[in-house]
Amino acid sequence: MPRPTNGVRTSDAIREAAVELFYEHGYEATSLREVAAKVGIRVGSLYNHISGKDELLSSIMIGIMDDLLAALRSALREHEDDPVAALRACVDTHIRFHAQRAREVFIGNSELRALPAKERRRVVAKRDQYEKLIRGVIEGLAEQGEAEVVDARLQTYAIVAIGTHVASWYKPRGGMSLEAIVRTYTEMILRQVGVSPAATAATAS
Amino acid sequence: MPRPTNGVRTSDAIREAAVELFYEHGYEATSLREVAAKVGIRVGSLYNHISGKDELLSSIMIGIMDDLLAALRSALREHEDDPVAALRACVDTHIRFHAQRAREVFIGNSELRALPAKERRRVVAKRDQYEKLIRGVIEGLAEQGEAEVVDARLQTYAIVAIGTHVASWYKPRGGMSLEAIVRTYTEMILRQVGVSPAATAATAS
DNA sequence: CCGGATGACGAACGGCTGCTCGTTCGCCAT
DNA sequence: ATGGCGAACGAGCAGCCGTTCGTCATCCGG
Repeated sequence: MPRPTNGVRTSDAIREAAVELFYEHGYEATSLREVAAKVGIRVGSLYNHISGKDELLSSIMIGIMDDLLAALRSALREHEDDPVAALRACVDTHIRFHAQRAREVFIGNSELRALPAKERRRVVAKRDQYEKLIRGVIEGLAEQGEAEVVDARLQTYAIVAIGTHVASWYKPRGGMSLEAIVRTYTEMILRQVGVSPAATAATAS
Repeated sequence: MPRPTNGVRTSDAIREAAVELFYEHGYEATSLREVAAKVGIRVGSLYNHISGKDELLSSIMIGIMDDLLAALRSALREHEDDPVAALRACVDTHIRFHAQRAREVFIGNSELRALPAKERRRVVAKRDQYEKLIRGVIEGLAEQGEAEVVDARLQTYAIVAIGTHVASWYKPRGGMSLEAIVRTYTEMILRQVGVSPAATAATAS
């Protein structure tokens, strides 16, 4: 049945099927035949939409990193003059994104090895940019004397690590609401950088 | 050349080669021929020492979880009556272990998917036990009024996540000493649970 | 109403996979 | 001295892998 005229475009369906399967079994353990089966076509037909298995992974990983960067940039733009609010926005955006797009983020974090060197460098560069943004906020907070930061790099890593971890266990219908998770972790991070409770309460909206 | 009489037993060499390769390329992307080549034997000879690829992964993962549990239990045994010192010991042991045995720990965290269901359940059970130990310490701290814990489960997750993350970037010859990393993260975690600086200083040895 | 573009099909490819097995050979206890 | 045993060998198996390609049904602009 050529030209299915389904509601969804085949290339999107392929991408979604790949995300699902890469998340569940890993990139190396997923065959293109499985991807094709999930879409409802044969393996040869995939090549009308993708140029190879590598490129399928690359596009997923680069896409998720671009979205992640865009989300953080957009969130920070609203709090350029308030460092505490900016850090709040960082943690909020970071955890929310990692929970809501857990599967893609998980792939982005775990399949770096499988990427060809050239694409890997691109993804790593984006990740470094992302971390640099968070670190900038933390350093700004320290410079203005609003926080006692022990080590900005390790502090950034802690935030990143918590997001990655959330992506590995959060389920929308799980016992804990996303709002509660975000609220708790935000408070924990603010304590960690030594923001006074007064400042915390003052900037809470 | 049978009976090589090298200093190392062949089974240990196989295990070490497998850890190296699983860490670098992932379990699925590593062939037994690569493992054998690293050991310096042919693929068929592997089967004199292992019963299959599955079992090779299982033994690595179960081994690392047993060691991790043992390390934490041993550390906690020395601080049964001092909750703050116990939490310090948790963070210290956790991060130190994750840095020093980064490759095995990384495999333990990332290759759960590849494990047969039965073995996977065993490993997950051990991980749950481990998290329960940490969580117990945190809850004890809260009960004694020595800390203001927002959420013991998320607090435990944060500690776990930081260790996992350290395992992914720590290099012994890197810019930051293990001692500094452990010291910084310990302080950050103590702040996070709201332990007063006085209590922190008092129990520092 | 027709001709080109689109995209699914299915067979085929070379290569690699985990694994098996009969064979050989040196070490060690007897 | 010799027999058994541990262990390496290497050929080979069936099966799956990513990828290619010629074929053909359908759709759409003219």
